Amino acid sequence: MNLGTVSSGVVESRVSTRFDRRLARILDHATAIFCEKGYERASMRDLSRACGMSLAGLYYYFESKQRLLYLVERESFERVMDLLSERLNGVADPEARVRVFIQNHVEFFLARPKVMKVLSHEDDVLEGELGTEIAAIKRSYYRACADLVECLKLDRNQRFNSRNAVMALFGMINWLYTWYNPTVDGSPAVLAQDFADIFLRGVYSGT
Amino acid sequence: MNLGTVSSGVVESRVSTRFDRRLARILDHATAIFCEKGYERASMRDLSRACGMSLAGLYYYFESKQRLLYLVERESFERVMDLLSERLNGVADPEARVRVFIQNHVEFFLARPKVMKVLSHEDDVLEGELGTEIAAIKRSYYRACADLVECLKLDRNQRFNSRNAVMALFGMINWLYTWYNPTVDGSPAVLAQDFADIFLRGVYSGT
Amino acid sequence: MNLGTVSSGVVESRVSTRFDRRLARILDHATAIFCEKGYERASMRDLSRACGMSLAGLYYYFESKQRLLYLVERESFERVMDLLSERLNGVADPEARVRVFIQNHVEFFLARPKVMKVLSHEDDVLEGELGTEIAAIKRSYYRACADLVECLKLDRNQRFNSRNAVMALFGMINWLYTWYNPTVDGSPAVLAQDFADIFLRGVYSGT
Amino acid sequence: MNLGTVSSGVVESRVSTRFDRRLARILDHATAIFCEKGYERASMRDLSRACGMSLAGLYYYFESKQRLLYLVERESFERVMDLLSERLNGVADPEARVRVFIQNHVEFFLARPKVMKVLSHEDDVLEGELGTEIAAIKRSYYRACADLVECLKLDRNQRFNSRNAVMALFGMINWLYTWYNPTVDGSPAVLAQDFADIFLRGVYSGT
DNA sequence: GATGAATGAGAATTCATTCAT
DNA sequence: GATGAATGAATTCTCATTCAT
Repeated sequence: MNLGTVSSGVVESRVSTRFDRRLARILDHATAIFCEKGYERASMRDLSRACGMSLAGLYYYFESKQRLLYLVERESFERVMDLLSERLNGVADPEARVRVFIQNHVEFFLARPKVMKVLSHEDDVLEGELGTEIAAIKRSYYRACADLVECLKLDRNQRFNSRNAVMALFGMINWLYTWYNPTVDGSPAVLAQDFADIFLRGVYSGT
Repeated sequence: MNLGTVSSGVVESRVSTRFDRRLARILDHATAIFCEKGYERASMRDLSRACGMSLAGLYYYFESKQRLLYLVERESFERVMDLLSERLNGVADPEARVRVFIQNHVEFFLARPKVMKVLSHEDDVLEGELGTEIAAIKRSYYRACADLVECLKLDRNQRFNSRNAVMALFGMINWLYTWYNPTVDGSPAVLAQDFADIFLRGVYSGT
Repeated sequence: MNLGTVSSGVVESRVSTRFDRRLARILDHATAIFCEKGYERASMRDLSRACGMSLAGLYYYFESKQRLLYLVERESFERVMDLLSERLNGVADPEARVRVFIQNHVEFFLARPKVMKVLSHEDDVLEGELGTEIAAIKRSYYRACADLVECLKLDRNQRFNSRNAVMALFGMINWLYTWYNPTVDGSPAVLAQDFADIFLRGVYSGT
Repeated sequence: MNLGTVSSGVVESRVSTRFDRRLARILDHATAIFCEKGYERASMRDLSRACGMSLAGLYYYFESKQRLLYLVERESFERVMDLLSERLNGVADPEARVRVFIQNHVEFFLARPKVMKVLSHEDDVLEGELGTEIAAIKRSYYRACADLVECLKLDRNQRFNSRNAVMALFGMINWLYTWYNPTVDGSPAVLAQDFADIFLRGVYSGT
């Protein structure tokens, strides 16, 4: 599966039924609206207007507003994580692997700025099972990063506080949605490198 | 103004009328509720319950829910900024000055975790004049930090991308609200140092 | 028409087309659902789920939800009434005839507890022509009973208030749906006899 | 407490605040609407129209439509039961006591035909705690009647099936709401006597 | 015969806010 | 200073029904 070629659609798959395609379109609109107004302020009416579909018609495609957010979030997380393991494949050097993580995250989400904001900003809103499931996915994404950092630490014989370091890194990359402007800020690749440099030099203690 | 002696109240001033003191109490409750449920989901009823005051009674102290958030945000920003300039006073070394900024921010907001979340999370919600005003304050806080970093860069003769660096720093410290747990994570002072180390080493390029 | 051989289906007839048979199955499901949730709360979606048929497919068999209830009600009423006249055939004694009515009603509906509830409970809901028609059928069922009681009254030279008596009787037998429990309450036959005894002794005034 | 003088209001008490009085008015309208259209078909809009109050204004007086029905039902049940024990006071003869029960029920509810219908017809609709509570009240009303009948049975040395008898009685009196017409049917007192005669003669077996 | 997709109308409920008192 | 009572507008979601295929 070559995810690299997929640029903007939230949902995509080799065989997509008409239902899937329409749902995907709705999810795209939903992402845009959740991004613009925030999940809570975004109303189903707003979405209905954006989709050019009746309010009731929307509900043919999913059962609730919460489920809508869930679908947006799950889809994206699975996508970055798939892409990450693919890119990590064959990269052995611990430092290089951390760089791959940062690059992957920054490039993926800078290509989908709206999703990025929704994921970063609407962290807590899902309740019940849906919330639990998303929380689990997020945890495993965090774990993946933490493991890479841990390996690096061992490899380089460093003694920095891992949790603080990983959280600092997540801070850098998750805060992106609040300020990145494609017209004034550099290319995603360059930015990723800047972040990687700051992080890596940052955690290495002298000697 | 000696902010160091003020421990918990959001609003305080040398001469505080009874009105001011009651408003301050309301703002504290509002902060707690905005933190817990998010601004949009928090209802005036929730606040009324928390304050033990009637819904209508609340409106004697402020004009609208938006204004409430505005007051909470403005107050806190003014406080960190005042505290910052006070602490910067007499510190000359550019690196030390950046460290002071980080320490001030981390310590101030870790002492007020609820305010920290509200400020970081409810960034966009204010509209109109209120929004413009808060945006201006935030910009000046950003500017203060950016200036410190710029001085450091000149002083050390570095060539990192300033905006990226400053934004990486803000990412670290603003993301704190999502993960910091006083019982498992170190003291604010230690954490601030960790962050400062990561940032400073991070932006210095070798040689 | 020999109704005695028909055990459970709501709708059945000597020559039943495939259409009739499928409609009958739908009516059975509809009866169950109307019984369980009440007509108003029961949704066409519930029915569609129960039938394993699409919502739209259902409408091939009837025009509207109201018509569905109408069919359920009409069918059952016609069945009890047919069965009644059959059983009354050859019974001459006025008291025995009243006993036959009670037995017939109790046994018929205790064999179809769901129908019993729907008929007793969803009395008013049909509007327009459909409502008028069902009302007419109910009236003729009431009339049949009232006539039997009237004959008995004349035969025994009694002077009880007929309407009150008949309504008391209908009360007993229509209220059954709210309490009858096959595992704790006696057989329908015994229950019918109890009711008949209470009613008959009840209306006879001494001497 | 002299409940005999209270004729129609659903809620009343010696000291009734303005809130109570307005709530009572709403409950009266609600009773009328639930009676006319059934609980499920009755909409809060219907009630709002009937009360001449805004939809939102209604909710100042109770928290949900279910609670509204609960209040109507509880109030009435408590009233009949209070009235019953009052009237039973000083009546020793077991048969007389059963007559008092029937008279009390018939007269109370024939004076409040709308409440009667709501209570008889909307039996199952309340869910959760509200439903449990109402079910408990109904059970205790049933128990009261069953106890009276049991005493009578012992006193007269009869052997009829008590449950069937009591249920037959409840059938008679609860079915009333479907047919009683004050202009053609006799006075409540006479009707109650008719019912009592039917029931008492009905359960006594000869000799 | 049957269905996927869609809809207008309406459901209960909540919201921030106001105003006479 | 503070509140009880009220409201218009909006919320999410469900309903019976339809129609092209």
